[in-house]
Amino acid sequence: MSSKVTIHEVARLSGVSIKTVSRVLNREPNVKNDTRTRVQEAVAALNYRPNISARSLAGSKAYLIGVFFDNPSPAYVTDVQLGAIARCREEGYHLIVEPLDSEGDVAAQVEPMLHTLRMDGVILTPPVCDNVAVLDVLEAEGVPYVRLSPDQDQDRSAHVRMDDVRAAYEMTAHLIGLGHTDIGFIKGHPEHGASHLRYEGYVAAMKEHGHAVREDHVEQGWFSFRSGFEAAERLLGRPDRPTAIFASNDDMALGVMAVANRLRLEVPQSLSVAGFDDTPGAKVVWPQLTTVRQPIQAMAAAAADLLLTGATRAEGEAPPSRLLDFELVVRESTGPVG
Amino acid sequence: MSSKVTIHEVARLSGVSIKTVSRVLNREPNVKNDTRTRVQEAVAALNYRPNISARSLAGSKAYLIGVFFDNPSPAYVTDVQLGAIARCREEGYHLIVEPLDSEGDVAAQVEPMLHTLRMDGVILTPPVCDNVAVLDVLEAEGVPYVRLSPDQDQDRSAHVRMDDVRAAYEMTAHLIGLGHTDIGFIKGHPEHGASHLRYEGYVAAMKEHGHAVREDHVEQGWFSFRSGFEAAERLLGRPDRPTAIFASNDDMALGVMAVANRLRLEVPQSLSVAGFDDTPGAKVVWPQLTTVRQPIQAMAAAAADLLLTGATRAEGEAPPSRLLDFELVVRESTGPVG
DNA sequence: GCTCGCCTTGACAAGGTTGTCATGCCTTTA
DNA sequence: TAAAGGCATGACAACCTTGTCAAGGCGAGC
Repeated sequence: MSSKVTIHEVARLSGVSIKTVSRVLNREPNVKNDTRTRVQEAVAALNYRPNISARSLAGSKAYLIGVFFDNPSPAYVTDVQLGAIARCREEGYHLIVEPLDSEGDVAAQVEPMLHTLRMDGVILTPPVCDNVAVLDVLEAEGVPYVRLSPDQDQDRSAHVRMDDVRAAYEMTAHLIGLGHTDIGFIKGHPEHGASHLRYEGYVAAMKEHGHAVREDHVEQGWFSFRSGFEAAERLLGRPDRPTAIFASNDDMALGVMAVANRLRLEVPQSLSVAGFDDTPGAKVVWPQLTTVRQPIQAMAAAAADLLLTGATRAEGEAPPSRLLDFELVVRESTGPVG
Repeated sequence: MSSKVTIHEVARLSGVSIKTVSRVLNREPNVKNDTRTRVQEAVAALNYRPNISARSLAGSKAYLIGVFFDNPSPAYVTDVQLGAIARCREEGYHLIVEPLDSEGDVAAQVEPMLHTLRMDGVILTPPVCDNVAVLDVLEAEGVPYVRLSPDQDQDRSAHVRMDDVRAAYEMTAHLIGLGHTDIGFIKGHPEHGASHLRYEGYVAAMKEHGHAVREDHVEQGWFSFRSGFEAAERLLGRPDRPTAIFASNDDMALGVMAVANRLRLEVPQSLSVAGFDDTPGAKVVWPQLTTVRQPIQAMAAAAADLLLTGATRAEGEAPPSRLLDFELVVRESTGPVG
């Protein structure tokens, strides 16, 4: 029970009013330098920390940033949290996590949260970031929000994303550079915007390098291991099979590797395999997976930054956004055409 | 900006004092039934939600539960959050996540958190749950906490855990039931308590079924893919290699599978492989891994429950604890001895 | 030397809820 | 019938900070 030090005791010790202490705490102007120093010393001496409840009750800030997610991968969620926290800590903010049940009425889950706990801002991850009902509620409640990799209606709000098209383009170019011309592609879940963007990048690279996109070398997947497995069975079952397969995410690429393993196709000698996302699983296969790394922590930190600097509130013009660089991670699953 | 409905408006609409509204909200006794109903109707009509900052400032509860973690797997962290949230929501509590940097001075990171944001309780995951400095700070600040799968000094606090010994026993018995007698074992990180417990279960099952524990069939690992890989290379490199390998966690088991794959040993025809934890990776290999599933979400929910019901504060006697059931997940990586 | 205006500071209210204590009514007991 | 006690409710203070507004001090310009 060491706590219970209030602003009054700091004020008494430093010989000023509580208001001046408040000013120092909030880095407000109009405090003489030596007054400021005196207060800071008292704060340190008493190990004083402002009470966040009193602060948010009296002022406008709650010192809380929310992260809403529903169901993307654990690795993604944790990275988002780590990235957001890193930035929030600098300003004394805390992170509140709110998993949403996308089966139910998501908006109805969000509304009470915002009502009770007045958050200063919310970070939305896919797929919640494209749930219009949630966006409506946030706007109705006047809570600023930033979307991570939004798919729909990007101009609606501040957002942070990565250039999926260019990443897929470069991965395809990497395979072409290794001598592959017949490159199979496994699309992702058709309702995820990233699916289309990645496919677009693949097509652009193929065309630009003068290779045809063969329809029978493009399969529909659903971002799951199983869908990748089945797509690979179809792709590799035919006599004129591709020499490389680029799957729209790692889980599906791992499905491809499993099929290759069953068919006794050596990777990468007989088949190159590329994924997307750099999930933990990418390093837990043999050979390790060539893939694209999204800078998820950096993206989340950027989102927190937009929130903390109030960059979301600009009216009239296009909402602020950040575009971050990806990283091509070349491991052992891709090699020269054999 | 739809909010701003306060307790006063509810009081006015239902014709009682704000104190009575407060009583209804907090399920306090001594309110006539029809008064209670009238208030509840007003609450519903106005869509009123108590302001959490004001509540925690005035009262003793903050309606916040913290989850401290440093570095276990993302899948584990997310499951803990989901489990804890599920229970917290029932009581209107929110979850605050605080990743800790275990490289730095962890206690110094924890102290300010508790000071500013007065949490009602904290859930500690391994390995933070065994950091004595953190426990000291929590106790000094008077914040109740529950540890998940603590390793050291279990009597120090409330905790929730799973029976690792029995789980390892049953997995070993499962292999023995398939006809295996030469069962290799890969130990986990020697500083994790679970390592010893799992080994203990393995030894007990072997002895009880009349099989010798051959020292050259037991290897030291570190819970990592690589350490499992290397241990498997040693185990499978010798002429009298075991017919089954039980690794203390999934990552190491995946390392074993990779070696088997390289040596062209069919799993499970020529080698059975068992893991522990049921991480996502267990389903992303071919064949899928037989393993033990920890009921992580249920454990976290139990921890939250201990916190919310105040079961942690009992003085004098042993702190409350819960022991949850594991689940043996038999997939395709284990089979009859060939 | 005086006025004006900026810088610095403080007194006080406000923010929405819970805790304490007092009050009045109704029921039980002697 | 009177006293005692329990139940239902309300008035008001308290929680700790920030926002508003007023006031004092001091230097610059005339």
